Amino acid sequence: MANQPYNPAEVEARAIDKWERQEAFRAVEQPGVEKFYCLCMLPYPSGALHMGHVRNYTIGDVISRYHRMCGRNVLQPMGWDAFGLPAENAAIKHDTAPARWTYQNIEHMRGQLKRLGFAYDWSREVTTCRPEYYRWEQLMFTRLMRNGKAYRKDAEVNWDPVDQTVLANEQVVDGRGWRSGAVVERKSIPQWFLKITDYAEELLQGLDELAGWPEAVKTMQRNWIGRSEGAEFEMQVCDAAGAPDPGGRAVRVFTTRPDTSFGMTYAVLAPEHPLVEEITTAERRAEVERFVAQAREATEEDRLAVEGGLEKRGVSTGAYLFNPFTRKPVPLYLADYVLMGYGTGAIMAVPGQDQRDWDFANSHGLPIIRTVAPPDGWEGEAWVEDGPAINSEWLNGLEVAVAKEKATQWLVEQRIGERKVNYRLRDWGVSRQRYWGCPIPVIYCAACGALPVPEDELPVVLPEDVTFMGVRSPIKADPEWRKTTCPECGGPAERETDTFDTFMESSWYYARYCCPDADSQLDERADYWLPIDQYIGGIEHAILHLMYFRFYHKLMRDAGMVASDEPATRLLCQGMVVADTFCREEDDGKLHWFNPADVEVERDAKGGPVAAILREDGEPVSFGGVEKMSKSKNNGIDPRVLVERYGADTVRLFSVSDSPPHQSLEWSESGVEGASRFLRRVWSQVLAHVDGGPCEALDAGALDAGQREMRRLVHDAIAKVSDDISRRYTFNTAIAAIMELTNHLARFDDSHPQSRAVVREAWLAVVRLIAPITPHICEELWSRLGGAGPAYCADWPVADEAARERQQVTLVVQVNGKLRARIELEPGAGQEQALEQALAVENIKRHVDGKTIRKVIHVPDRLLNIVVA
RNA sequence: GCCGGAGUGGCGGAACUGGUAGACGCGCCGGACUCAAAAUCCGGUUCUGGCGACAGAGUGUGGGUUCGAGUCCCACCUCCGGCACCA
Repeated sequence: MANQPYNPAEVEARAIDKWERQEAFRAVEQPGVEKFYCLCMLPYPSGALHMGHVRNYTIGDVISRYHRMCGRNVLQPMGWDAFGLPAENAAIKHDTAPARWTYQNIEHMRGQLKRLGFAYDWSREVTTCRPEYYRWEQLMFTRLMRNGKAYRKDAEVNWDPVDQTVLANEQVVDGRGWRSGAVVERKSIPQWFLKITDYAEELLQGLDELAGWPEAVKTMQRNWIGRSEGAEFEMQVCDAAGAPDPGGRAVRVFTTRPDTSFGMTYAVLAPEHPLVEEITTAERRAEVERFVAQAREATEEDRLAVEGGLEKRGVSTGAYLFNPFTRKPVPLYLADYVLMGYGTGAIMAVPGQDQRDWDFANSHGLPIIRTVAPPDGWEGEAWVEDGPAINSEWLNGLEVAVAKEKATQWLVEQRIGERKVNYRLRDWGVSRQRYWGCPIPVIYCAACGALPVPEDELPVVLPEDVTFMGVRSPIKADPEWRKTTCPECGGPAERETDTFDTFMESSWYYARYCCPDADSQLDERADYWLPIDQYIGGIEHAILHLMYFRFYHKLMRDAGMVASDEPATRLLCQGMVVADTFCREEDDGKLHWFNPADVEVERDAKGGPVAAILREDGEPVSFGGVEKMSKSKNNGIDPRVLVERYGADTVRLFSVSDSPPHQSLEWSESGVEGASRFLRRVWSQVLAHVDGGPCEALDAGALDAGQREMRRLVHDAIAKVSDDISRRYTFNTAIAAIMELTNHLARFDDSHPQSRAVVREAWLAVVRLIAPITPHICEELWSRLGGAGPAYCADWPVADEAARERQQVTLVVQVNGKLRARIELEPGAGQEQALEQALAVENIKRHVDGKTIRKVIHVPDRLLNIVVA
């Protein structure tokens, strides 16, 4: 039987069948039992799994299987982020309907996930394009409309004038529509927004509590929210002599540096500012209008292209503002470096303390007054750091922070302005002019305006059986679908034909898993499982998805649906899967990329790579660097092929063995073979042990030194692997420790009966230690070893501290910090004894003799450093 | 420009709390088995000198703190990621 070869396909089919029969991963709420909710970001059903999915879901599966074995009540669900643009593209390409294509992909990918043995509770599967899912999101939206958290305003979109359709950013290639090739226009249309800015402060503060989130993600979110403290105040419009505007108009500005107000030498409005029209003087009008038109047409890229010390574009309005600090007028300009969407869309300009203002002042011949003294010898331009105030009357001599405070207080006392906090974060635009998304539940009535669809008429169902040509959304093209009656006045009305941003669906799916069949958006089961104990997904979601789902959680909390403030306590962002790229330049000068699976790498005697050749023709190819797996670089590896060739366990093992989860994983065929070799070795070693027949009970007190040492290694490994999986999340080092242990076991002489008992204990431990990573083979080996019950719910092994006690420890002996010898001692030996023993060693004597011992540093059981001179 | 992360053998990576640098895997070298090859098994593998015992050097660069630094501090270089006219 020991010769029975390891056949992954057979072993894995058997294990999967067992789990299904036993409904092994079905999660049931058990009040009083510690729960663990482990969630991986749900996939978009693009057609097939890629290695990134495999890695992501393996990480999640390892964590949840570990916690299950520790006795926790684990929920690990899976679902489909099923709405989205790719379905529309595929529908055109394959002449099918987006729904059909999506459902087919889901079928296929579900099969792939099952084949990989992920421990999901499939009874909780959620598919976001189903009305039974999105109806709740529609209901929530209508409630947000009623309480003012959802509102409508104009916003710009990319408009394809040929196809007469709105394009997503990804559909704009080099400024042209991807299908028509027409130059894309910017067009302002009314769209729906959610007031995420109402939660800016809470979203920011909440980050401090998320100890289990990566710093990188929290930093990105902090920057994205972009909180800045300052003051907002009003300045009267006046003429060059300071005479007030007869219309009494004023401009509000926001500044983070009210302390520098005495250095204001001009002010600027954004080109879109509503006052531009009114205050521009007659002689400046023509030029101002030209500038405004130019700014409106310029793409964002064009506007940004001027950045970085280049001349700032702008024009004078001919009007002036009255600086309340100096009681003098300053000229008012228009410039496109001031954005309408931030602050008040108007700024006071202080060239002495702001580099952009400095640049603008320079190119427009405006005066520069420093109001913070730069250090002696400073030869730069704007000084933005701390220092004493100068040229600032009653602020002179004060440091920046103090001056800021005093200036702000003055504004408040004078009733000119107030303290103000601004955020960079903008409200979330949720309208998409696409077909394949959740219909926005709104009705437009000529008499009554925009109204939420009444709750008893929900859901607004998206028709799935459509002919999709991709030019216009089928629901936009169908007047019948649009036609409805006004819920207020009963008159004729039209439905909204825009759909939600797909981030809407992914903002609350995690909560729906808790109660997928609930007759409301959520029920009381949500609070049993939430918050998510471990969330896992790609870093590319650091800002948008991870911000939106935190926001939506707070919306649900405020609607009384959940009790927690945050959706996930711990977050892990796994690294990308990367691979070598190989290419050749074709005759037309373009690069042709070859799949690493088709390339052979030649090495020198040391193993360093010297050349790469294409297997097919034996001709060389050039190495193009290590890149994220992608179609464009043709360096993707299909997990399907790997699973067929090596089995799911090998693929799972490799995908977490070569680097820690948060780092990128470098694909290597030989690495996969190494993983496979390891599993075959474990297989044959365990079978060989089982073949030796039953063995006697372990008597820990009766072991000889060698047996005790073997047993110590086993229990050390248990402790290390447990810590690596639960605390450190370094599965690579856990696997290394298991491999090390099996290497020791292979060399261990098990001819003595008690030795066999030690070995049996070891294998029972090893099989459980790798079970979260390679569950199928472990299921089989566990049962052959006679383990109790199925492996997936076997007790996680616990290290026996008594077995870990050492009889002897190795003490490193240094002389002047240089390693000179190692000595064996009993644990806990004192410095005197250690020193005596060390000085008896020949090599130590050589380095110490003839010198005076100045100092001895002793770290018990670790190190002895003898300092001589 | 600002903010984050990282630089360690031929390669991926270990070294968690300042205490044996290079665990584990890959690759490579040697051996066993074989008619042979593959597979498998055993041994070796940072560099330099030496038969060896050993000795010297070594974690991006240059300084520093310390009995002792991959780890801490200062300055710099390179790479990756995010944000980028946010007043």
